[in-house]
Order: sequence, then structure tokens, then C-alpha cells
Amino acid sequence: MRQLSQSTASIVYNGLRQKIIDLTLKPGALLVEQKLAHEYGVSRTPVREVLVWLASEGLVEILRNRGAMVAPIRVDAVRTAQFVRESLEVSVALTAAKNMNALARLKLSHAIEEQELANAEGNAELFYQADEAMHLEIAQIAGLPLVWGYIEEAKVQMDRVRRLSLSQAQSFDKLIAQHRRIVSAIAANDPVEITDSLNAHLRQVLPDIDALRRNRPEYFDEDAQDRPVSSTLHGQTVAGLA
Amino acid sequence: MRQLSQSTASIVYNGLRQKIIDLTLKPGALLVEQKLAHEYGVSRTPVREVLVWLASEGLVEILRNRGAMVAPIRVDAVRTAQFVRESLEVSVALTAAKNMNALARLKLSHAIEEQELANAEGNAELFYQADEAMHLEIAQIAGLPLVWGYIEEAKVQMDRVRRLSLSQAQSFDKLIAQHRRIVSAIAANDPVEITDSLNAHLRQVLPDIDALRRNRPEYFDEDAQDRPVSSTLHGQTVAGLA
DNA sequence: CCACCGTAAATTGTATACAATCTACATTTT
DNA sequence: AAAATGTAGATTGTATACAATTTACGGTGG
Repeated sequence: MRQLSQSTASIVYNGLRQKIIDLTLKPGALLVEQKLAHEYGVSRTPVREVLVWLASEGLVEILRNRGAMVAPIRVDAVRTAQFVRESLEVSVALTAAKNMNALARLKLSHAIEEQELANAEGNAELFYQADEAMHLEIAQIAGLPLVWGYIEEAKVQMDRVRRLSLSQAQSFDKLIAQHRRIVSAIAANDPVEITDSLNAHLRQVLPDIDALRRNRPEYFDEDAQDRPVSSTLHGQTVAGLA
Repeated sequence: MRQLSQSTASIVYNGLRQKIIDLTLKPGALLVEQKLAHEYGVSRTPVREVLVWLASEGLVEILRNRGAMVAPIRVDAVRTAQFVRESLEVSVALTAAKNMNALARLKLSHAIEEQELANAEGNAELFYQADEAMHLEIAQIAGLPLVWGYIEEAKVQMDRVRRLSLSQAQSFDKLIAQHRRIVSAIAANDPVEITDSLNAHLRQVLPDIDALRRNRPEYFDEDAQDRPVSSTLHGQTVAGLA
């Protein structure tokens, strides 16, 4: 995100990643190196490098000698991501609650205010930013900013489902209310309420999965049992290596 | 690990990864593409691809236009990894405890027996395998096998510290005892004991960090505040892209 | 003596060329 | 007709060549 020094590869990376996340490129879509190279006006070399990066993030799937595709949505992978995110966010919030002080309180209420502004303006992009900022802020209060990287890794698996779901239409008002409850619970250092409020917030994706699989089965991939559990990447086939 | 079809890149990947993990290549060691290519008798292309993979695992750090190095150990990154692993393993174990049945009990006791065999034979490699297999088995009992991928990602950050630490010398007997305690707690579905036993098992790395930083400061890198929190990789500089 | 260029070597970033592999389809065989 | 096989095209995997950037070092001027 930082360091816009703009290597050729970084342009391709940002462009492709955006298109995958905002679903311009649908799950399962084939990614032919030559075509991408031509599209971005570069050679295949940086394109390949980018595909490897995206594969390590779980956004692309590479099949050895057979090409790359936008990662299909896997029910197992999304459920796992939900579990991971919930576990980590609850742990982080419980830790943050022990570290609360006046400044932390202020920062969290500011984050909420920014969400309300974005909502009032109808600026979705700004809202998502403020949303992420709040979750990151909680991690920072907990003294564990680097945990956010792990959480984001799980989050991407859920984001496409959320964006595809109709329930996405549920207005930001509801989300802000949930955020308020979370922040209050942290400020009050109430472990049970912290856990409950975060669970309520993060588990919305679960019913969405089933609804989506019914409406758009073509975006899904039946979770194959024969898929090897890779040593370091989750839910991904690592046929490209290993 | 599977799919030994052996592309050129996979050979380099397995070789390099092993050398980094077993510390043949020390943290901070420079990785010059040309030298690696010559060493493995291949061209720079697959070497670069491998470096990107390893960077996404957190084992290599790539500095844009300045080359790659074996990732230095970062105190923050190791502490974070410990937090993440603990959080996930406890959550998984609590879930597994609810799913216990005769078969699951059997599999866990088998895993312990294999560890005892490895210990009796003095076969460290086998022990580590059995150790991992047990943790993975717990995830499978919980119905969440894919969580293991996330855990492993954190685990690598801790493994080099453990291997460098003198406390590593603590015989396997102690580890097996800890494993027994964990398995008993899961079998008894005793949430508090599950949490305590796992914490005791996983927190050993924390005192090791300080001792190691005193003995081998050259392997460490002061945790830079100016390092951007990347969107998807944790504790890593992503200067190579973004 | 120190700071400030400026150039050369080393190294990475990208492009292109070639080899290996896979897919699809036509042909042959049973 | 169905199955097997062979071949052409497309696509990926790897090697090599070239461009861009960084680093080190020596000269120059202050």
C-alpha cells in the first residue's frame, strides 16, 4: 500500500488485486499470462511474479503447467477464515480492554465518528476504510499491531462473499451500531460482552455463504478432500511448487 | 510437500526453505539471485519465483532493488506469532473437545505413542513430525483442518528461535508430558485446563527470545517503527511490491 | 580533513526467446 | 460407434539478454 515507487510489477499487482476484490474478475476466471501482460503493457515476467504473490494471499490459484485462475470461493476456506478472524479479534480485543486509557477511548470514538460521516455522505469506500482503521486501532491498543496482518489474511476470504451477498445491502447503520457495542464492551473491559459483540459482528458471513452458494454456484468450488494441506498456504493448492 | 513432480523451482524451494529453517542459512544472510542460480544449476528466473514464495511465508525479506536476505528475527514478529498461535490453538482445542469420540481419542493417543517411539530412538526428525501430526490431528477433530495452515504460518516465526535456543536442549520427555496434559484436557473437555496446558506448552518461546537476543544480537533486527503494516503480509517489508 | 559529486561494478528488474507440457480435436483402430 | 492414439496449437516453465537501480569508491573542491 505504501511505497508507491511504482515498479512495473506493483502496477499490475494493485490493478489485478483490486479487480479480484471488487469482483470485476469473477471467481474461477482464467488468468492467462500473455493476455494480462498485453493488457498492462508489460512482459510476462512481472505478471508471473504478481500471480505468485496473489496466490500466496489466497486470491489466485495456480495449477502447475495449467495456468492461474481467480480463486474460486471454497466454503471450507471461508468458514475457516471466519473462525480464524473471530478467534484473533476476540483475543486482541480482550487484550486491548486491559490497556484502555483516555487516549485509546478517544481514538475509538473518533473511528466511530468517521464511520458516521462516511455513512451520512453515502461514501462506501470511506466507510470501509474507517471500519478497517477501527479494527486496526484495537490491535494497536492491545500492543499487537502485527496481528492485523494475520486477520487481514483471513478477511480477504470473507470479503468477496460479503460483497456478493445481498445482505450487503443492509445499511451501514446496523454495522455502526455493532461497532458501538464492541467499543463499549472494550471500554468497560467486560470479557463476555466483548466476545458476544464481536461474534455477532463477525458471524454475519456464515448465513451468507449458503445463500450465495445457492444463487451463484458457479463461483464456488466443491471442497476437494484430496487437496493436500500445504505447509504454509491455506485452502490453496500449491501445485506450482512443493 | 506433496506433488513431487519436481519442477526446477520446487527443487530450489525445498532446498532453500530447509536451509533457512535448519539455520544453515543464518538470519540476515544475503541471498544473491545469481549465486543461488549457479548453486542449484538453474537460471535466475525460478530462483526469483522461489524468493517471492519464501518472502510470503516470512522466511525471506525482499528489499526492492536491493536484494533479498534470510529474514532477520524480529522480537515483535515472534511475540505476535506466539499470540496468534496460542489464540488459534486454544480455540481449535476447545472446539475439538466438544467433538471427541472413541476414534479421536485413539488417534491422539497414537500420536503420543509415536512421539515416545521417536524419543526412545533419539530420532529428532521423527519427533518433530509426530509433534506436528498431533497438533494437526486436533485441528481435524475440531473439523477445522485448514486452520493448521494459519497456525503454521505463525509457527515458522517461532521455530527458528526455538532451534537457536539452548532451552531446545530440554529433552523431549518434557514436551511429551506437556502433550499428555493437553490431550487429557481435551479428552475431558475441561476448558480451563485446555487453555492452561496449551499456554504452558506454547509460551516457552517467550523467555527464549530475550536470552537469544542477548547471545546472538546479530540475528535480530530492531523492530522498525517506520515499517509499514502491509496489507497482507505481517512483519514483512513488502517493498518488492505495493 | 570532510563533504560532495561522478563514475564503475554489482545486482536487481524487465523483456524476449526457446523448451516442455497440456488440451483439444482429428484420425485411426477395434 | 467407442476407445485409443497422434498431432497441432496454446500456454506455461525456464533460460538468456538487456535496462535500470543501487552501492562503493576515488577524485575533486571546499
